[in-house]
Amino acid sequence: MTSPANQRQDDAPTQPVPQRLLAAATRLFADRGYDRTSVQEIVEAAGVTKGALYHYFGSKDDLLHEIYGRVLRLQQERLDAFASSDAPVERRLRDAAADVVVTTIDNLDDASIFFRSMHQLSEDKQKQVRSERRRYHERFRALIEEGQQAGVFSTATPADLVVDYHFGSVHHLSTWYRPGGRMTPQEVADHLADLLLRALRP
Amino acid sequence: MTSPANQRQDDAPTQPVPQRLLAAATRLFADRGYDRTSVQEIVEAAGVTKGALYHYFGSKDDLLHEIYGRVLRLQQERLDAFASSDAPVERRLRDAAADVVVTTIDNLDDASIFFRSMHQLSEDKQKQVRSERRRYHERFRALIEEGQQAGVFSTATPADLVVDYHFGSVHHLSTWYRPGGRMTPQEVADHLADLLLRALRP
DNA sequence: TGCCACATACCGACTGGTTAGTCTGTGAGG
DNA sequence: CCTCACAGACTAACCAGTCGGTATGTGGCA
Repeated sequence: MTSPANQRQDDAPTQPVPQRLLAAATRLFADRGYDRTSVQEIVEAAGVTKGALYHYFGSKDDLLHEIYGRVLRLQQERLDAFASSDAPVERRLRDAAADVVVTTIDNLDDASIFFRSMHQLSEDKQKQVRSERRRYHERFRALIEEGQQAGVFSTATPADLVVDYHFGSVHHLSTWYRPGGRMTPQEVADHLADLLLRALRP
Repeated sequence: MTSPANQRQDDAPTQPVPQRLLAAATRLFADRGYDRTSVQEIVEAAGVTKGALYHYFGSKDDLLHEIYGRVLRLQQERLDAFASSDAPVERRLRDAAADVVVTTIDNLDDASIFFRSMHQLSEDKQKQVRSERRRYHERFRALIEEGQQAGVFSTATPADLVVDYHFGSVHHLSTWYRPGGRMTPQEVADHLADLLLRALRP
C-alpha cells in the first residue's frame, strides 16, 4: 500500500474512536433497533473494524449500556440543577419539566433507544439502569410532593402517578416529534410543562 | 408410537391453532421482544410445529402484524362507541380517556409489544399500522377540538399535543404498571382521565 | 544517537452457534 | 383419491465474539 490508508483523508479534527463508535451505534440503534444492528455495521459506520470496538468495549451490550449511562447522567444532572434552585416550587417544577422535554428532543435518538431497548441489556445492567432511573423519578416526585404539601399543587392525584403521567409524554416524544416540524422544541416543552402545571392546579 | 402423541392430553375445549399461536407469540414477544423470540419457541409454546405456523401465517412478521391489527381494531371500536354517545363532550372525553387506560392495562402484553416492536414490521405493514393509528388519533383529537370550540376546554394547548400528552401516559403504562400493584386498573384510569380533564379546564 | 522491550491501538479472517423459512411427507376426512 | 392440516428434518444465511498479527510510540540504557 502506498497511501496512508484508512486513518483520515483530511486533517480535520476527527473524534476519538470510542466516541465515534458510540455515535454510530446510537444512530443505528435508534434507526433499526439494537438486534437488527450488526456489530459489523457499527464499525463500518465508525470507519474502524471489530478489533477496535472490542478493544474499547467488552461487548455489543456494553455499548448500549454506555448509551444509557450517558443519557441518565445528563438528565439527572440537569434535574438536580433545576430542583435545587431557590425559586418557588411551581417554578422549579415547571423549569425541570420543560427542560427534560427540550433535552429529550435534542437527543431523540437516545430517547428512542432508551424506551425500546431496555430488555436487550443483560439482567445486571438492566437492574443498574432501573435503579438510576428510580433515583431520577424520585427526585422529580419529591418536587411535586413539596408543592402539594405547600398547598400550591392539588393532592387529588398521587405524586407518583403524576410523574408517570409526565414522563409518559416525554417518553412518547420520540414517537411523534420530528425535527423541523411546525413547533420548536422549546414550544413543545412549554406546552407540555403547561399541561402538567394546569393539571396540578388546586 | 402408541400414544395419540402431542395433540391434546384431555378433552377440554382447546382453542384453535391460529389463536394459540397468536397467544403464545404475544406472551413471548412482550417478554423477550420480537427479535429475541425464535419461531421455534413460539410453536413449542403453542404445542405445535413450524409446519402449523407457516400453514396459517406467511411469516414471523405476519404474526406481529396480526397482533397489531387485533389491538387497533379493539381500541378503535371502543373509542368510536364512547365518542358517539350523546353525553356532553367532557363526559365523552373522560370516558374514552379512562377506557383506553383500562383496556391497555387489561392487555398489557399487547401494549408493550405495540410500542416496542413497530420497527420490526416490514415497511408496508408499518405504513398500514401508522395509518390506522392516525385514524384513532384523529378521532380522539376531534373530541378535544369539539370541547374547545364549545368553550368547555381550554384552547391554550393545540389539541394534537393534548392527544399526544395523554397517549404518552397510556403508552407508558406497560413500563410501570404491574398487575396486583396497589391501584386497580380502574383507579389508575380515573386518575389519568382526571389529570387530562384538569389540564383542559379553561 | 542507536537499539531493544514493551504497550497501546487497532486489523480482519475465522468459528461456533443460531435462525427464518422451505420442503417433503403423512394421516384423517369427505 | 384429493385436500386440509399439520409434522419435522434440512438449508442457507447471518452474526457476536475470538485471536493471532501488525503498526506506531515511548522509555530505558549503552
